[in-house]
Amino acid sequence: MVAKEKIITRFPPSPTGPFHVGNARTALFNYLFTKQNGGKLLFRLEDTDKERSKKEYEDDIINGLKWLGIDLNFSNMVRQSERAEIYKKYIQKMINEGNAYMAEEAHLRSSPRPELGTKAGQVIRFKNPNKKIKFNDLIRGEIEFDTTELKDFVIAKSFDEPVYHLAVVADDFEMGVTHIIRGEDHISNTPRQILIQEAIGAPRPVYAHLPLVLAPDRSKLSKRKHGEHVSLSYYKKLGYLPEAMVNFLALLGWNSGTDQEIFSMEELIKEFDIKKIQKAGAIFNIEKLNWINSQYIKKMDTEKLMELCAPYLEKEKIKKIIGIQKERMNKLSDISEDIDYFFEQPEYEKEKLLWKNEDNLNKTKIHLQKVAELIGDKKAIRDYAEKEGRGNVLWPFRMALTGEDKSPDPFIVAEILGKEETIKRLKNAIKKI
RNA sequence: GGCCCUAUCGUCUAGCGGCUAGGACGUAUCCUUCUCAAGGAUAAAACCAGAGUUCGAUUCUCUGUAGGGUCACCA
Repeated sequence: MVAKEKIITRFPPSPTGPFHVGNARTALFNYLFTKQNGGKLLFRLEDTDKERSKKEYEDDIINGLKWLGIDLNFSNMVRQSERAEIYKKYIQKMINEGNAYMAEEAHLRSSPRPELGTKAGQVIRFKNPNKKIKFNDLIRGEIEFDTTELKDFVIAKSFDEPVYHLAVVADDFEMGVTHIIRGEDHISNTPRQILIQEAIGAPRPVYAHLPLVLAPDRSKLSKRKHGEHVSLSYYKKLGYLPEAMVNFLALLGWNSGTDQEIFSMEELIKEFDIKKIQKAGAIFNIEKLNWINSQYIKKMDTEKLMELCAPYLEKEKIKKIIGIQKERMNKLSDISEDIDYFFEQPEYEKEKLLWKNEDNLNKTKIHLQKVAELIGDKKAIRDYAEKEGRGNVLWPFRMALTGEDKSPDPFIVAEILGKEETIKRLKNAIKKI
């Protein structure tokens, strides 16, 4: 597909929350579409909501985009909060031409604000021509709205405080945006924005509304309902690879029409077809993500994988083990001697569980059962051992955990293994008997 | 509730009037294997409903139903 005129798209997130996976997909689709058409993708921060916009979210979005390999030329990013003059110009123009007017609404004002051009309690409303707006959506075809129900909606809180619709339209116009690819939740905003476009004399861009990314219950993935599962960074933290995430996201609502499931970014840029995008919402299916990710892991160079896995290795556990083993080491390589039981179930004969002069496994069994019950209460176990004979209790306890004649004491080993694993091993020993 | 969007296996989807309705994830079984995972094979699993149009509808039209989105001085 070769465009006669240069295609200009944009990705305008609002830094009012962590980078959302649905938003990441929107960015990806914009990127793929723009790249394959040799166009330009603009990055704009919609931070007109001063209360909710945060620097940390801004960073989260930018880092997420970079992580995915979506390069948006961040040094050229635009902030709406720094463009008040531009919006003011349009507000003025619309008022002058009778397309907007100032209205009194003091009763709706939640908190007093400084004078900003309008008098306190005043707001700027769009003069709705109350007509039908029909637009063509690249994905859905023709959509028609009657704008009457929109009433005279607010376009600015004051001359210096535009509201979303005005800012978006003004920016897209100023920046020469030709294609708007965004989430389906914006469909109902479109007629309002077209009305503003017509009022300021801006050309209408091509629209493409993407189906939503849904939660397993088919509702829109939202921070409120679904917590961290909406955040791209959550998946990054869990160790999903960016290539796999891109691959997965691309397949949510789009497919090549072939049996191919694994796509690199380059392949996606080549194969992507905005017309083949699905109309219905798609559930974010973690099982499929897992599978795709596993495919990338299997293909990855082991050396590289080792590097990536390092942060997930149990540093704390290893540290504890070293702390204990250093008392027994002569040289560094000794660290690897006889510590397998820290990582896996030990193997040993059940007779090993018998303490020196003891010859009754049934008694040992009772001791182990008691210890299993008391796990977590070190003092209680000690008291019990004191009563029954230390060796009678502690030796099988330790053997159950390590399978070794020599090792650190069972309490230390139990602590490193964790309660769950400790109990599991005790039960194993009991079963052996 | 108004307006708008949507509707093929549990999930992601192919299909663009005539197909045994295909693939992938997941699930089950079998093979391989010391175990697990991987891999291989097989299986179960879908056209929301009802009217039209048509020789013929999953496919086109309408209605219903269901789900979703949106109804801010948030974006």
